[in-house]
Amino acid sequence: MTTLRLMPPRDYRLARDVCSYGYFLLSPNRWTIHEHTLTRALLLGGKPAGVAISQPGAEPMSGGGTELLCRFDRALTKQEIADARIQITRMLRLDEDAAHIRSFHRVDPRWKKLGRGRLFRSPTLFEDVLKTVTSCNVTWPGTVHMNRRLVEVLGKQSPGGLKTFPDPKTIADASPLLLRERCRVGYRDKRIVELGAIFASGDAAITKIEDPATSDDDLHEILLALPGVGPYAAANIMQLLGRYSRLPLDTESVRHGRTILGFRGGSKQIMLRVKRHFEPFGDQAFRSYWFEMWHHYESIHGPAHTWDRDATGTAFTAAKLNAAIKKLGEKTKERKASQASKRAKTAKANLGSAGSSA
DNA sequence: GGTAGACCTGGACGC
DNA sequence: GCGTCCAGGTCTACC
Repeated sequence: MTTLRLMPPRDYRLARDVCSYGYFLLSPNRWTIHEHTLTRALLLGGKPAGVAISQPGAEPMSGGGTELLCRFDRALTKQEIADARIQITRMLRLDEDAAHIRSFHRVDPRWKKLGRGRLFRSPTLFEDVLKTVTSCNVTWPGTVHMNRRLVEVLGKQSPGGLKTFPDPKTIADASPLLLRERCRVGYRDKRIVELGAIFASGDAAITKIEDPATSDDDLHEILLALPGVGPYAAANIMQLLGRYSRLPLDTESVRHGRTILGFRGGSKQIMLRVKRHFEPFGDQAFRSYWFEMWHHYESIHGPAHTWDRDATGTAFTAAKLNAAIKKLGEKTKERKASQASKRAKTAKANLGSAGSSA
């Protein structure tokens, strides 16, 4: 058994920074709400290894950033340790240091006190792309179910019994029928197989996606050319790559625009208004937008680090969210709408002074 | 360039 | 328990 110790940025809080984006609730990820531990399997050099990541002594939302303990369910080679380090760093966004987060807080100071800034993602780009595609045109429980089935049917099992997210080649070699019938991905079957083939082939476009030198516009075009990726998915994959200038606008954006920002009109009009509302946040627009929504979810369901994966699957349906929002009442809505307008103006002013360091 | 309709699945709801 | 309706973003055909 190997134990890897990682020193995260000094403001890092595992519970807060893992439970910051919905993917922490998707298989193979499992957050244990009592132990504050993230458990999953990683594919290291083609071989599965289970890992449990914890941060002993850390408070969920405050206190000093302490060492991360990564306990594997088998012994790792030197090369596998190096690979694990890369994947965990990507997943937890350990590469976004305290100065990086501060540059976001200068643009949107609302999240400074909570320290919000990092968004959980997957250990690989491929998993992020597939998770995004399985979140399109489906309600949240459907996304939860598809990811669970993909892992159960096509994942590789670690010595400790944990299964990995399927790798590109496994997906490329799978039949669309198997994906449809056993993983319940529906009409996405062929697109998912095509994505597997593109990633497995080492296509030049994939290299450009992760290249920081690729401009946001070029990246957006490359992503739109991927099967199953439209404007929403492209913008979402961009934020997962640390490009926060675009908003993945969907029905949640419309709900947020209507209920929190107090916008009126048809869905298209509201999406446009939400986009314009966050434009003053510039290349931090997504984080401002996301943490505003996330904060709202937490006001309904409690702190994200207390959400149970299985219960959340059914709690996050449109009907239940709408009911909960209604319950929260008009009062909050009016107060926040007025605050939101003030904030956008402040952000516009702050962006001028912080933009160069962001 | 813009728009309508098909694509699937699972939750919600009525009976 | 069963049938029906609805939510959800992308893709393709058509104007």
